[in-house]
Amino acid sequence: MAEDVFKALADPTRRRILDELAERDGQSLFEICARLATKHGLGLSRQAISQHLAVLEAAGLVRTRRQGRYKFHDLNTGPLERIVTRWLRPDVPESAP
Amino acid sequence: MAEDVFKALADPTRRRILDELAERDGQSLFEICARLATKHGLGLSRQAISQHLAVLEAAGLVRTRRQGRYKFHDLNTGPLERIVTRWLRPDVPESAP
DNA sequence: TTGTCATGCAAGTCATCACTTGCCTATGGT
DNA sequence: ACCATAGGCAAGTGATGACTTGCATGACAA
Repeated sequence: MAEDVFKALADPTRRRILDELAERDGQSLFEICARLATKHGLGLSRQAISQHLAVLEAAGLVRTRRQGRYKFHDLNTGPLERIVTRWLRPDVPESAP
Repeated sequence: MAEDVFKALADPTRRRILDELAERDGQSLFEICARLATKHGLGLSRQAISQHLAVLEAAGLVRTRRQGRYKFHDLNTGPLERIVTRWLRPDVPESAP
């Protein structure tokens, strides 16, 4: 649902997480925590990131795959491509001859 | 700022307003109120819509022009085109040969 | 099995946001 | 001048959301 996508993108921390996954796919929860802390100076608890990831997954922006006791997260840009074209002109330039 | 754009898009009512302006540019506050009420069944107060329009204008998604005692609102899709490309591949397909 | 590491669930707190109500300003018609 | 119309400002309320703390679960190693 588009509603979930927009709400997921509303939070700056979640956008940072998407940035991180765009740079390196398949990170675990702790990896994301560490990189957000070191690179962006975000001092958030593990659960905070976990909840953000749950929101992103519910919106379809992040796909997860479990492997043993690890859970890897991958970015999924599918929903992103559809949401904004709603207000851009109905005739998309890509499909034009 | 991208922050303002995402926050502006987070609310369903504001997205409806953008829909309305995308369909017909240059509407006044009361026109938007009326059309939201009749077409979408939204029973919101005038101030509610006014505050939403202020948020949209602060985000650069809506441009306003005063004319007498009327204030007309126009959709501005500029910020929309930039925000999502952040996570789509750095190489934009439009510029590819 | 026992300990440890990676993650999940639940409740509680604090801030932000959407919406309302009431009053005020200003423009235009008569 | 008068009154109605279009819009703005401000404070207050209720709900949603971000974050924390504490405990529980499941997997791997010794």
